[in-house]
Amino acid sequence: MQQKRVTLEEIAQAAGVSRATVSLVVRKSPLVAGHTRERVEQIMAQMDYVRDIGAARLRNRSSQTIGVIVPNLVNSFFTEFLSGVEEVMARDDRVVLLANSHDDPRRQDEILQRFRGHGVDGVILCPAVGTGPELPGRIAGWGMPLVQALREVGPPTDFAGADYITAVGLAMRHLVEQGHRRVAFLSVSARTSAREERLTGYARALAETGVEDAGIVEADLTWEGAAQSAAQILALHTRPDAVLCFNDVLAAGLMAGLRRAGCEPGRDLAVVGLDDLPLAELTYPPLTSVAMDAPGIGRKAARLLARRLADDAAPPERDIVVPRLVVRDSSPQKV
Amino acid sequence: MQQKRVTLEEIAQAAGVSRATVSLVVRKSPLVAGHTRERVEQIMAQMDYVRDIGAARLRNRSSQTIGVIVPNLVNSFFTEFLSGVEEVMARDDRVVLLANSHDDPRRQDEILQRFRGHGVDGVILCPAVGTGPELPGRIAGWGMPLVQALREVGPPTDFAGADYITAVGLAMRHLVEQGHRRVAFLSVSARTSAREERLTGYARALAETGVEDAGIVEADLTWEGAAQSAAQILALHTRPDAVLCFNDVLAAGLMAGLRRAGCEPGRDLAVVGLDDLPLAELTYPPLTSVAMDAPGIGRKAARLLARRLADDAAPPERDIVVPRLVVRDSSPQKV
DNA sequence: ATTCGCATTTAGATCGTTCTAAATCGAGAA
DNA sequence: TTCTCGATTTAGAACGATCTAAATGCGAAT
Repeated sequence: MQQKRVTLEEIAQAAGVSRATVSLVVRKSPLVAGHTRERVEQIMAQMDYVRDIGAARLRNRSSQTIGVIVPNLVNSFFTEFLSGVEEVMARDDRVVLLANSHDDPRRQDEILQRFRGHGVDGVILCPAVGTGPELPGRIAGWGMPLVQALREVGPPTDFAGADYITAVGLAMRHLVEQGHRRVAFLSVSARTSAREERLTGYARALAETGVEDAGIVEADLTWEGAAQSAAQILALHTRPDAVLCFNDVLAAGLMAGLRRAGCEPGRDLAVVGLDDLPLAELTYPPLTSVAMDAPGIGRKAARLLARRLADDAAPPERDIVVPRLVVRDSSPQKV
Repeated sequence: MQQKRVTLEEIAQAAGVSRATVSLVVRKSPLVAGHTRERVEQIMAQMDYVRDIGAARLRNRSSQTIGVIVPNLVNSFFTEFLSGVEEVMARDDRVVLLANSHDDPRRQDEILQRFRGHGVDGVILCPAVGTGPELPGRIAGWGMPLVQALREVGPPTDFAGADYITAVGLAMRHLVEQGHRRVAFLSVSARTSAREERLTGYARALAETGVEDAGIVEADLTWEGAAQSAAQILALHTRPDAVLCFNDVLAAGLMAGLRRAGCEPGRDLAVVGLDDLPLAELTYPPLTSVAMDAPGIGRKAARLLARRLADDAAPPERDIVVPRLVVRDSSPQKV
């Protein structure tokens, strides 16, 4: 902003009223008389007045700005989540400060300080791997409303996420229906609540269905990591007839790795992903997955934060999307 | 921010100096004496002082905030671009306001007004489809530094993008080397500079290589759109032996559509994408594509804006990444 | 002792808004 | 005519920083 702004004062001058009155018009207060309002609004339009929200915040402590911290912008699950957040915030005329923690708690701290300096009204945080359980408390101590999303640390706060326990259950029951009896789980090494939840779901689903656990293999959360793990999967003591994957990226990588190893995914080994990212339709064979509605989670997180801003005394709330199985070709009926 | 802030005044009080001195310390001015600086810094740390950047901006007109407007958050090209921008901005201690225009010029206008209200230092804009050529001028009129990215409208401004003309040429020469002689182009319906550029590249490459133009087919910029266009491609008057696609998403969709229609991509018809998104490795067959380094473009855009903020009189600059061919299996040697 | 120059510190105005408390205006009641 | 009351409008002090211009302290030069 090099150009100098049109200010309330100038509008007031032009309209022959006081600054305070113009301010009331801007804020759509019912106090101003109809004719005054009209005249002032007209002049504001003419002079291209833009309210300075920063200056406003200085007085009324509301910046109409919220911060979002994600651990990565490559995995499309997070970007879809982000798009849901942005959508709701834009609708409420709020603005989104975006930052990427790269799953590093130190960077995450820096970002939080930066956000604090910018006076955000609140934060939606997907905690970085290794975030200590005291962080939500610290944030609360700053008087900064917080919603956790997708991952969770510390004592209960507002939280929007997905029910991966149910999701894994859906996937497992589907595999059973398709005739599979020995299932492996392709997990990740990074310790997050998201990982724990899926492993819990896996254990529970094994118990409920009586399926044989062929083993748990860990991979880096990348395409190559998963491709490389194909060999380990194939070398498991009890050779699985299906693999359930931490998410679609790993599933897609695994399928590529399997094919490289001479094992045709779908035909020789069923593969199921989680999240149902757009890429699930583009793999070959198209990937059976469990849809988590990432944008929906983003929208929920945004609404939770909006609610919290309206009422800071409300008890913490959890908003969880229900997963939906999407059957494609990577998990055909066993012959 | 419910809690009341620790202010300069309070720090000054505690340190027994004036507000002005503390301000100098905060801004790392060389004017303050070493011992004063130390004492003040220590007290700031103790009292958990956080500088209010909004208040600062009111005086010094620099918010350390920049806006980024992308037309969509689903296509990972844009999110990778975004991640590049965020990375550089975070390094410079700036904060990124993110908004999604959904390729709608009206929303784009609203966003710009919102950004204006928030006093952003500048904007990185990927113009929505249908953006009028006068927009950059209007933005300049507000005194808002602008960098266009990926797409471009109006008279020259700072611009960071990719050289799709060269990219298409690379792809075409590769196809020729692989023995293909009749090539079709799968384009999109939305009119953007990105589209024009690729079509220009296509025409130029045809002329340079003497390849036969099998025709141009338009599709929606979605996976399904491309899949549906497979039929049209196969029905072209001169049946192509290779298809060059607007981007990887279309290429992946096309491959799925071809397979549905009984035509094996790679074997029966070569397919080449543009952008080299991560998904190019996950399709089957893995997709030959031309890497555009989206995060790199984002970083360039961020640096252009930083430069512009430092010197608003500098002449407009263009920063273009050079494309790199990535050969995979979707474009094998013709037998 | 006085003056000068340099390094350091500071008072006070200012940025553009909102808030508080009080002023002003008309019209109907007394 | 004067008073009261609700409806409007307003002056002036915030908010938390930065800027300008001037003040202060101190050792060296005169």
